[in-house]
Amino acid sequence: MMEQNKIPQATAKRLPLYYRFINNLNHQGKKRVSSKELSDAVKVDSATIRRDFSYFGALGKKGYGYNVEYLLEFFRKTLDQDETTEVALIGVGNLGTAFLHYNFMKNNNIAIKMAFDSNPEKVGTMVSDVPVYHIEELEDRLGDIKVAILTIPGSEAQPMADHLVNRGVEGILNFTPARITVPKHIRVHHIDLAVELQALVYFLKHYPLITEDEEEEVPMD
Amino acid sequence: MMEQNKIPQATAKRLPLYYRFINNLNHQGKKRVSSKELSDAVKVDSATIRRDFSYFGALGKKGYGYNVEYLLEFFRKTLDQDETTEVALIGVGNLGTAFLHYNFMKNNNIAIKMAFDSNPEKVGTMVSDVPVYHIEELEDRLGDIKVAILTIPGSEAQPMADHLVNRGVEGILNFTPARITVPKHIRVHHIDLAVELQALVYFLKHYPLITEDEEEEVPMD
DNA sequence: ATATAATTGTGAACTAAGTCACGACTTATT
DNA sequence: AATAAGTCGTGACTTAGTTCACAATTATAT
Ligand SMILES: NC(=O)c1ccc[n+]([C@@H]2O[C@H](COP(=O)([O-])OP(=O)(O)OC[C@H]3O[C@@H](n4cnc5c(N)ncnc54)[C@H](O)[C@@H]3O)[C@@H](O)[C@H]2O)c1
Ligand SMILES: NC(=O)c1ccc[n+]([C@@H]2O[C@H](COP(=O)([O-])OP(=O)(O)OC[C@H]3O[C@@H](n4cnc5c(N)ncnc54)[C@H](O)[C@@H]3O)[C@@H](O)[C@H]2O)c1
Repeated sequence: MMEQNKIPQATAKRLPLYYRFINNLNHQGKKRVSSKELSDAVKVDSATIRRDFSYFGALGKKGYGYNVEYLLEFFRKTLDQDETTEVALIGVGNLGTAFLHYNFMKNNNIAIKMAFDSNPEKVGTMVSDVPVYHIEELEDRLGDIKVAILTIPGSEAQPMADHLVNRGVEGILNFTPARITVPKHIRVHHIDLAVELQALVYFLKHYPLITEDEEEEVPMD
Repeated sequence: MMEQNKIPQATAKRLPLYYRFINNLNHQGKKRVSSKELSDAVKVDSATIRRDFSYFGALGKKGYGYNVEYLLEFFRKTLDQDETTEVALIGVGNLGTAFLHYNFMKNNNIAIKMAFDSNPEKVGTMVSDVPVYHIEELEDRLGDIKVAILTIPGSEAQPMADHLVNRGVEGILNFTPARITVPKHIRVHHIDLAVELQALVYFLKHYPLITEDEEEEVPMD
């Protein structure tokens, strides 16, 4: 823990993306890849990719590129893909159910281990092999799970966050519109889908049109 | 419609968030608000909020703060909250269905007007009053909708994006893991939920705990 | 009236992220 | 062996975003 303290956050956020694409390349049987090729695939400037990788040392070879297998192995370790991360989901509604149906194991080695809801009709069911418990069982059931996905109504978000933190949760992926307050050592990522949509609309209307003379990038082969 | 071209993207992305909270304040009957109060609510530094607002001119009064009603009215116009933005959703699966059930009108004045799927079992149904058409009807049905939400398998994303662009779509909210290539004048926002989750896990393990002597909050996005 | 407290708007400083461009090295070709 | 082409890693630079800190202004208390 904490060995590489100096990696920029922007870089850290791109690592899972790189990992997935390197994984794809490996499955395609590709042995080497250049920052330029990777750039075309993930739509990140090739210099940025080289810079990102360089924070971890010299992963590539000049004039050659990167060895796919080596890169994959390296990121697998760096992203802790060996041990499965267990996650709990709070709120088995529309969004929560969608997440429960999704297989985060495949590429990410993350497993939603259990879900909680306050609605008695949902409690006791299984959704894609994930058991749904009553929210009052949180204390007893949560175990040492450190990450929670929050898909409950916004009004419930703050008290639930407090509760989760008391129970030992250290990371929360918050899909509610509420901006929750937590102790400093707890990490919260907000994903506000309505804001994302509205921001897209705003950009469309106010940041228009680079004229379309210029050609497009080449998709990955 | 493109008056203020120089607003930083980071600022633009916060506008919908500000708008929602100002709206809340107004509903609570609050008449004035300071950047400090707003800061506590949305978890954005108060100087950043003042800076953001200042790009639009002097919206507040020194020693007083901001008039809630005025601010609300201003952002309502700035974010084009008068005219409803119509959106199409492509792929009525787990995630798509969750979105169809959500009311983006309430705070955002955005309406998912129609949905498309290739699965005959879904075609012809209504999900939360939104009609689901066959994807082959896209040509005929789409009309002048300019924004699409993409919730189809990753393998379909690129061809579908091409198709949408040909049909006049200018903004795509892409939930698939595929990074799509589009002409320069088309705006794509990627929301990659698996990456978000994995990034959260990575941060938890590698960016530990600011100690008590350090006062700053952990960044939240 | 006057003093005190609150609060904006912004120049300046700072921090973070992204890009350029080139030397060093690898591989392929002739 | 020599040459050409490809590619990394990184110092220097550029751009974007955030925060500090304070004069100017407004509101409130005495
Ligand atoms: N669905 C979307 O597309 C969408 C879009 C933007 C934002 N959101 C936000 O995501 C969150 C979830 O949205 P949704 O559409 O899934 O809502 P939903 O109403 O379908 O689901 C909420 C679930 O949480 C459960 N719940 C309520 N209080 C609880 C509590 N105290 N403890 C445990 N469970 C509780 C409910 O029983 C329900 O099953 C909301 O905050 C919503 O604003 C959703
Ligand atoms: N569900 C999640 O939690 C989650 C998490 C991360 C990423 N994603 C991504 O989001 C996307 C959607 O996920 P999902 O879980 O809703 O998948 P899903 O399989 O439930 O839904 C996909 C839908 O798209 C339809 N479809 C397939 N090809 C189509 C085409 N050519 N035209 C129109 N419709 C077509 C299918 O019939 C289906 O209804 C996927 O790319 C997935 O990788 C989902």
